[in-house]
Amino acid sequence: MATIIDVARLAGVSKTTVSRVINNYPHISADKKKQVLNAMEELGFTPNLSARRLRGQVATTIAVVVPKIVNPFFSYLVDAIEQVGYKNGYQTLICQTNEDKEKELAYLNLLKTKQADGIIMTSIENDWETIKPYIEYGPIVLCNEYVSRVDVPMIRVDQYQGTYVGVKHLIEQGHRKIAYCTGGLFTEFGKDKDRNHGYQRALEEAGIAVNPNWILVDKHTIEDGKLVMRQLLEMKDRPTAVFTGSDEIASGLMMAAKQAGLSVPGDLAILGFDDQPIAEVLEPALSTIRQPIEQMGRKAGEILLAMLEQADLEPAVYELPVELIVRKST
Amino acid sequence: MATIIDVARLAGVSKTTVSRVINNYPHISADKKKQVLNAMEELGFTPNLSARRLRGQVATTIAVVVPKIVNPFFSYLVDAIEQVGYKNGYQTLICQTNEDKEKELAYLNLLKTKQADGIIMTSIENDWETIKPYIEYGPIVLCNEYVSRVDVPMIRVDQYQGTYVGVKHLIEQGHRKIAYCTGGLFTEFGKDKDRNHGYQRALEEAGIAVNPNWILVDKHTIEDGKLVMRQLLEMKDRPTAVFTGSDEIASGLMMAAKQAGLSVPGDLAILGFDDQPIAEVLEPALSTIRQPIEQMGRKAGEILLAMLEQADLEPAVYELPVELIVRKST
DNA sequence: AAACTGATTGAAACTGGTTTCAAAAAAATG
DNA sequence: CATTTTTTTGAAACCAGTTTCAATCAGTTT
Repeated sequence: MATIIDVARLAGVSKTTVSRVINNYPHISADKKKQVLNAMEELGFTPNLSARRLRGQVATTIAVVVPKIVNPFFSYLVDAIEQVGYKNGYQTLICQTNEDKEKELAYLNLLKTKQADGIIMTSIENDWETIKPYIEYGPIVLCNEYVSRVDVPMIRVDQYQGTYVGVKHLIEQGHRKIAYCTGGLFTEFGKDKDRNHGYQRALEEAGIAVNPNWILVDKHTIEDGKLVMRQLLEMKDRPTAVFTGSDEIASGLMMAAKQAGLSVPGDLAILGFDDQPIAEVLEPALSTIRQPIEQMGRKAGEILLAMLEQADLEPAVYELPVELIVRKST
Repeated sequence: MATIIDVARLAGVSKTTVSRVINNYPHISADKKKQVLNAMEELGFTPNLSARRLRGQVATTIAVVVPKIVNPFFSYLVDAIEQVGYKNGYQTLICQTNEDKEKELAYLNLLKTKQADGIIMTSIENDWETIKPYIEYGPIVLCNEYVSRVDVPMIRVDQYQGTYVGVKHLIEQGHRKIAYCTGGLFTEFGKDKDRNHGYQRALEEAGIAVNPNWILVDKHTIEDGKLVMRQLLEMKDRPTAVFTGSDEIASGLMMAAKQAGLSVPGDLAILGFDDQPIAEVLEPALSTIRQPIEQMGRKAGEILLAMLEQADLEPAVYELPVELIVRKST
């Protein structure tokens, strides 16, 4: 690999001058600039980013922490973030935690060692108290997942509202026995708490008591959805509608329901969350709560880049709207 | 951030000794080792990877080039690769080309500047002649996509066989009018050529002439599938079966077919490719050619890592089996 | 013509690690 | 006990850039 010294030698200047050309500093004679450019071209020179980082403390890399990239919700999020990054000359490092606390911390260390300038977290495994100290090493933006304290910018949808609207819709369809089946365990705050809150509130307003048997948490995949359906089938007192935390769970639920001879929405109404491509493909098409995934990713990327330009940006909460999409499954 | 010098000072040794402890070199007194370890702990020291890279020429990073991460085929591939990488202490850099030649080259430059030790390419946008020179800078492994010359290891499935078996299956179901609808444009070699070849061969063996109207290329998404269906509907002479290059295209096709009142497989048989989760969810469940995505990713990761350990590994072709999964759509 | 200004340039220091080299100390050998 | 070998250690060089600082140079201003 050609180094800056090779270029300097070939161009007959010092490496300082070459560095100035690379970084587009003013006050360089057009003459020398051209020589340097030619030399760079001739040698196929690409500056070594490790060296730049070491001195300059700039990584031009952002890291995106996701639980699982195979989950379309997160792959769309990563997609949007990556686009913003690339447009601004940043590389995107994809960090998959697989819901492992250790792994999450390992990825946070990228900040410490300046391998990433900033991190966008789309999920949180550790306590916020564990993660918070890392903001000292570089900007962190939360996107999708959030916490109660505003130590960092958060891009989120109103999960409470989403769930509330969804459950209310089910109630309006005449359902009184509504199961609730979502991802995270109940936490003290954040996404899952708000969802839970929305569910409870909608029931409460309609004067419906919560049946704890119908609350199923820690469900994520299509497979989980199938399992949940089996659980529901075994109940003496079965719900007539299910609010799910993702279109995947809803898909599994629907498959298993149909297999068991139940009609959707006749015997069981199913409501998804996210509005992924799969929602439209299902038969019957899935009613769902649409999250503006792309917008969220883009916003998160933009905020992070803004923070990198301007370190003192005040952290704020950016709330994007959710929307109930009624199709055929409710 | 604490540096190695801070640690050395606190432990009362030279930074050389600290470095030796970090890298687990022999010949260090248990005594000093302990002091260093304590100091590292106390300062929360994490070595700066840029510095290590700069000197050591090791990035402990692998890059994965994909056309689009939102395509589940690629996200599963990335997932498998990332797992192998993480287990071996490597970070995974996700590089999305969006089918842009420039972007692909930008990502190949990661090798040149030692930001990545090696690259796994799951798609190829530029000519192989353009890409090939980069192997000088670090190992490249092709996974999924391939080229005719064996300059680098290739992990692939027998695309010819997959398509051949699939089309033959359709013929065995009594179809004589079989459309072919897949991703890449016809290239001189590689995946798409072999698929095309398998299609032609299967028809030929059954004494069926190819109808060029029924050959549709450059289709990738669900949306593309819907569009194709519209095209098919407008034809006077319509195919009775479609072989598709991905489960997404097949999904779009199926949706539009049902919307148009066609029964699947009665009026139109549809065969997918990949066997993604969506295949099982569709109604009727999609018959498809299963690719061992996870295996492919894992193998690609392992080969790349092996090449990093042992630079002189002879490039070879690793062919994994495809399998016809017959469900309800054919 | 002397003094001042700003543009242009390069030498040297610096980033935070690893590696080389040599020396000192300890252990093993004859 | 002298000699050899092996451990243990640190100083200094090195990786490839960026940044600081000072010097040179040309053009103005007095």
